[in-house]
Amino acid sequence: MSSLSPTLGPAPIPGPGPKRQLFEQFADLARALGHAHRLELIEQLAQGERSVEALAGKIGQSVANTSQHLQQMRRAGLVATRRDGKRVIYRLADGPVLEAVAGLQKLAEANLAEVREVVGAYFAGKDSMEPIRREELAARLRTESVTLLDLRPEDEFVLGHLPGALNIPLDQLEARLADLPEGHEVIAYCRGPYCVLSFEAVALLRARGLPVRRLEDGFPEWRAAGMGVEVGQA
Amino acid sequence: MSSLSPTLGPAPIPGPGPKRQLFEQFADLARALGHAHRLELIEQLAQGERSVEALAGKIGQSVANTSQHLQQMRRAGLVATRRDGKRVIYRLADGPVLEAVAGLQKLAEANLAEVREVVGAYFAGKDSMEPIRREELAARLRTESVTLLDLRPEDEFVLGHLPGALNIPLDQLEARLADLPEGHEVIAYCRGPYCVLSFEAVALLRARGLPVRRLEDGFPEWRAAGMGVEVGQA
DNA sequence: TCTTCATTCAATAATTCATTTGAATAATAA
DNA sequence: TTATTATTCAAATGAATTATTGAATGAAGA
Repeated sequence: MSSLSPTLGPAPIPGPGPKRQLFEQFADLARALGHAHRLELIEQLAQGERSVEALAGKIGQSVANTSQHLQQMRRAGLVATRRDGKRVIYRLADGPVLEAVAGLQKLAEANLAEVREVVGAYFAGKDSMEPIRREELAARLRTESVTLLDLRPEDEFVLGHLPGALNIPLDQLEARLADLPEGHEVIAYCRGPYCVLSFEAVALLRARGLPVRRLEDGFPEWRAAGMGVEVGQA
Repeated sequence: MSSLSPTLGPAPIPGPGPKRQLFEQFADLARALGHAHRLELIEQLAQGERSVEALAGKIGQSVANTSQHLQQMRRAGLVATRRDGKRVIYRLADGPVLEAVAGLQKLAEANLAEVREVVGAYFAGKDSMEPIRREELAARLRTESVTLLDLRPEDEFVLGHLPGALNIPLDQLEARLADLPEGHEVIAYCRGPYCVLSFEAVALLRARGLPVRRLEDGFPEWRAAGMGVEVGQA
């Protein structure tokens, strides 16, 4: 027991104290992020707003279960809703939700061997797989011609995508290889830095000998950076 | 139900899939942050390494309970241990633990009215209470003379503090007002951006008419920024 | 060796969480 | 109005989490 006085001194605090209160709030938020389904819902909502049923389909859960998780996140202030006819449309809240999730993900990648393994399993040759950064991509889009490849399902692509991107959902990639213009480097992206679609696409295309790199993060980060978005056009 | 094919198409995924695996890992991390006691332990460990008993005293919990929470965080990779004689000394893990917590806190402040209220309750006059930033403080320390006031308990101060800081634990502040040199602005800091010690100190000193501002964050952030630390000297 | 001390483990009771089921609500269309 | 559809609510289940107690380690000193 080191020094008693500062700890047990004249400040044993009456109620919970503002300090405990703050920590409780922070902890509540962390718990709201503490379920795989909810993180997956956040990833989905980062692509664009969605109805409960659409989200349930996306994460492969029942509508009731999805609704409960969404409500839990709404209580925590992570998402917001509006009504559209008989649907309730959920969207990400205004605050830095994705930044907080990104903080978690960075920490996980730094500290958890398991995460590095899963991510590492998608790397072929460290050097050539170095992802391209947003700014670098933006610069190259102005001067060179590169093929921007969006691997997300069509319905997510329609909600918004990088300007000029070609949409080939991952599960159609092998069949539609011919759609990729030749002679350009391909830049693959999807939902975010840990979205596996682009990892798998890079692996597939590199196995075919095509020059391809991954964008370091995905569509939501691009949009959040205010770098221009194209909507619609299936 | 919007478009079926991309969702239910040829990729229903066999096992949990690497995606679900990653989300589970991220969620585990979030849950590890999802308890007020654990966040408080992280705040403590951000000041410096500590034994289980010392930490238990700091957060006002039993040793057994504290040990369990610490082990949970160790499993999640948030903290690490070393043995020192018959003690086990816990410390923060190397990764960006504090950044992840800061992400949570920013989100809470942006999205949760309750947090803004608690924080706001410590503000007197918005303008004059604007906290001072690390870089600005560093610059002023080089040219002007300001009084750096560290409000943490002595034992935390001893583990490390800003160079030249004066340590007056909050509960002694009223009695030791005379120790503050006159004529200089006072910059108050403590454990981090949401540590209430400096908020309360600012309120108290301003009530006495003293020129005082809060450092925007605390000692751990200063140290993490590599801005120079002084150790020892009670 | 035996004792002491710091920490961890094991067992527990109380609480909270995740999921399913079926009913209730709210908006729309017939 | 009635029927339909999307979402939410309520109740119930099993699983996981938290805190408490007392016993079990494991290192240090007598």
